Amino acid sequence: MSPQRRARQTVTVTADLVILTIRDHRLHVLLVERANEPFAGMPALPGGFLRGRESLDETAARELAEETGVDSAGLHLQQVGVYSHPDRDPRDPRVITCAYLAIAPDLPRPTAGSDARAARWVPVDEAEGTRLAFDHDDILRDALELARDELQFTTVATAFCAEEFTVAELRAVYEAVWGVELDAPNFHRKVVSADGFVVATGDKRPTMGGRPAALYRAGDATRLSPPMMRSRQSGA
Amino acid sequence: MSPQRRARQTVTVTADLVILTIRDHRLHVLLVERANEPFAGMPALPGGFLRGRESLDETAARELAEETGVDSAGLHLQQVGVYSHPDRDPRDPRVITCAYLAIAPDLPRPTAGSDARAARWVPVDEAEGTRLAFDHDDILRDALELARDELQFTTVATAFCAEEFTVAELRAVYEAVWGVELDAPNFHRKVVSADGFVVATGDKRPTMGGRPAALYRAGDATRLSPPMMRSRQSGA
DNA sequence: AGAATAGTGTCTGTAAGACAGTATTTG
DNA sequence: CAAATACTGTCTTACAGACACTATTCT
Repeated sequence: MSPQRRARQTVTVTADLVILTIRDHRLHVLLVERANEPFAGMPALPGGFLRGRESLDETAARELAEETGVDSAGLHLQQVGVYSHPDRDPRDPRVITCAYLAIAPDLPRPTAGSDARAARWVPVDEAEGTRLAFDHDDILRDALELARDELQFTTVATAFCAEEFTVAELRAVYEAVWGVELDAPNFHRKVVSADGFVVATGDKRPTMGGRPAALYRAGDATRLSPPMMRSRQSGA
Repeated sequence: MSPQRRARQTVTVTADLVILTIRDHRLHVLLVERANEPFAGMPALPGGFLRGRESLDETAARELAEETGVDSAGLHLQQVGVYSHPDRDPRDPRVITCAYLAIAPDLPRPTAGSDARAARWVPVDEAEGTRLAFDHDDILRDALELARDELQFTTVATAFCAEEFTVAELRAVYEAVWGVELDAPNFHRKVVSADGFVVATGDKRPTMGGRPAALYRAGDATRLSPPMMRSRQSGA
């Protein structure tokens, strides 16, 4: 089947994106409908081929900007892993992919995308039950596991929020991603006392019939220590 | 320079290995001397090209077995990330690599390797000060950071040990990888009480003029909860 | 005033870290 | 017995989690 068993394979490479956001208090992932073969018409993760002199990180950033309509500079983007099973894509030469996890605040335009492909936000629990093109089910599962872990140990949760946010909004991120309810008083204390997690702007935002909430910006820290919510640690 | 700016790149792919072990109470990494251009004569991480119908995980496992002379089934192997900067390798077509972290117990034969290349164990603090071929400095740094993190939150430390080991040996792993001294009594209590981390075999191993140590085997758990050593969490 | 939301105080249990002390071996 | 190593007990402090309570707004 393949040219020579011991030959160096030449392959093409894609970057596929698991773009997560929170809409209406639920975690959503951006899915597109494939326009071309293979898997035409099937839901899939957005992504595209490595071009010219790009690095894969640049490919991912470009695709992210195209899909979300937002300059990727602000958005969180990180590798999930490489998927290289020989049968994952029927095309020849072989296609391997590097999956990226992207975290976006609730974006102004719902889907957008310069592409003609229909892109839509899908609640993750619904997406997890859907058959996706290629091995995108695996990728989605791994990316979600990564995201849930990272929330514990890093400050990425702020990437789901707008530039300025309230503690309640940050708490809603954790609740949506983990699918749990957190104790508001304890969460508040923990977030504001964690060094470098959030920085108060001094402003306040009025709430619907309640005391106005203080506004915060993301702090310098990337690692959260101690981690958030000890009880949730045994996962997977 | 490159064919067409918007064309799909075809590339070749390698798997490079950061193989760590502990020798003489110090963390070591396996380095080879490059036989061919580019970077001939320079120290580098072991690795090789994706062949035939392999997945990259299989490429990495094959290379690991070749380099260590050990069937990779027993050894811990995990992706670190993809390195795809267009100038990381001068060859054409472009070469991108997927880096793997491998953790091995102190192996019977020091270096071995069916390859003709000179392979040797280098203490990591020495290797970190050495200029390596390609972007292998970056890869080594990232892999070490990953390894140090994983020790906190997972049970991989047992992968550094032989099949049966004492608590003191496991503690030596943490001390070598983290470069710290740990309190022996507290470490002991924590390890044996962490669910699924280690399982007592019932046997004992005599020590040099001391009470014999109980022997353990690695347990089922992969995640460590709560994590090891709260104080060490702020890293990077 | 009452509802709603933000934020603080306080108590309890659990676990981390320090370190004293006990157990079991060799010489 | 002394030295060496393994392991256990206990004390202190810190923090997670529960939840009562105060603060500030809107209607």
